[in-house]
Amino acid sequence: MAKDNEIISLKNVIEDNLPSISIDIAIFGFHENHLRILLLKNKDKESWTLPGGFIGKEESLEEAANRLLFSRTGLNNIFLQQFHAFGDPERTRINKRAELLKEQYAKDQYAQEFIEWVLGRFITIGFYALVEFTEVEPKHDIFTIECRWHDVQDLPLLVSDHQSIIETALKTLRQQLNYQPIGLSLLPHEFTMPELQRLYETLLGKTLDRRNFQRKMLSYKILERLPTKRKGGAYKAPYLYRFDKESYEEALQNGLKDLW
Amino acid sequence: MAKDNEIISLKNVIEDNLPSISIDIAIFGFHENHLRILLLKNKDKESWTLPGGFIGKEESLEEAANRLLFSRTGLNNIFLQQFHAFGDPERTRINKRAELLKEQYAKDQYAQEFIEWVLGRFITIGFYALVEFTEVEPKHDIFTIECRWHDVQDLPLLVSDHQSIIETALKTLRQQLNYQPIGLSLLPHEFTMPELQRLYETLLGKTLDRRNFQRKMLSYKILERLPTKRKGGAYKAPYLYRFDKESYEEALQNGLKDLW
DNA sequence: TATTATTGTGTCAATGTAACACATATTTGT
DNA sequence: ACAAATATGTGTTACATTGACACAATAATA
Repeated sequence: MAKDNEIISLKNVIEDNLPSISIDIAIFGFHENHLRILLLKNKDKESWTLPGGFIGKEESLEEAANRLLFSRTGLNNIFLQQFHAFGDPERTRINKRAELLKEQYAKDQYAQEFIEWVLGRFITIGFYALVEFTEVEPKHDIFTIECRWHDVQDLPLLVSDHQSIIETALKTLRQQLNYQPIGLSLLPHEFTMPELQRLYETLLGKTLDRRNFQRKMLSYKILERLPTKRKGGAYKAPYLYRFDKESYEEALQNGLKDLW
Repeated sequence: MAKDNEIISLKNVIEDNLPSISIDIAIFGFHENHLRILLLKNKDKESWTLPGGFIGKEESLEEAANRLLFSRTGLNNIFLQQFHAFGDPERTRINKRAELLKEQYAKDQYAQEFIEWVLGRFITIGFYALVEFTEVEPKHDIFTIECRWHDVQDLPLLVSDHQSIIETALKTLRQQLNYQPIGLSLLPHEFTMPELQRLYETLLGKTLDRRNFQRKMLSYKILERLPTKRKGGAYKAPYLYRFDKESYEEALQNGLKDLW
């Protein structure tokens, strides 16, 4: 690995970014009826980290978040929203973050300045993003060795307070189900009614009546039924639908009343 | 005024607080059927500022926000919640904030260091607080000359991006009406049904049917009707109610379904 | 070709909502 | 002191929405 280049990068990190503030992003995808989140594997090969980074000195929060989202997924123009600022003074001192970093750069004396900088107190702005699972090409960053999806029901060991950030993100996601285009962002362009229902059931953590669900979804007039059906699945072929993006966003202005 | 002490304070501000991050608080009260917000008058005697400040190096965001809220209102244990981080690089460079500060401290050469520090880029975490109007004793800080209530419908000239912070706070307040104890926090301990209705009408910006409003509010079982009535008002004396705090918070767990 | 699992559509009772009427209490005006 | 005025307390009704369920249609499966 190009260690020299990395150290140059580390020096730039300090010079180019705001101190004391970072961004972490909970990137959610939906696949095989499971809600997944994109995580980075640390160099200790044990613990994992949320995608994140720092804010350029002339960059807005949203610009920084979009840049970081792109560099992990290769995607642009994605649903991305900040949901909470995490500012406990102890937050970066827990779950062996310091030990991890020191070990990681033990051999590089030139990295000491960076270590000191990054081990100081940071307040992080939590964002959450909703992506179409199949479109993501996970890419890790220079601090990590792997980037892959994890079932939110079965999270690995996470550094710092990232576990708690994910929990807050999930809570926000559920709360905003009726106020943000969550179905539109997480599902592929075309999908079946049962697939949409599974998404809602997964997010809400409960089963819904198939017929009442369909009646309500259709009543919002945000779905367009296509003439095609999805064959090759299990038994009777379901119709395909897609969101009418305009009607969807319009309907969300007032919120979809009471989708369970 | 004790200018010497002030400069010592200014030096401490830099030493004691995190750089690049601040807190601003939209403190709302409800009085005479109007939603009000507490603002500070700048030394230019023209522009106004949101209550706010910086975060101590070992202080959490919530601790800092509570400390700042207390120092403007004299109140503790108040509903206080962060709602958004404002991070546009230009946000503190607009509405003559720099000119204002430089003018303000033009005569104090010792304040130059502080000016430089505070004119750098800041990301601010926006909080909103809900207080019982009559309990507040507004107190200004060392940067300002007055602290008083303003009708949110009739805001004065605000520095920086504070106008936009207030607008976002109001939007959040309306969205959270069914999910946070907003009535409980803004109204006095005992109140009448019409008073509660006015609060909702003001926040929602529309009139509600008196009889349907009462039926719905009572259906939540979060109100306790007192045997006393409020005499001396206009015509027939209305009953007094108070919130059953326990039931209220419990009901908010799932949200009050659809209060208009 | 019959079976089976899944989807499409419909029904009905129970519940919740919007719109409205009338009686009652207290202040107001004379 | 008394009638008028005005706001509050309570109730009714038509209508819309919801939850629970039944049955027919379709395509894979055996």
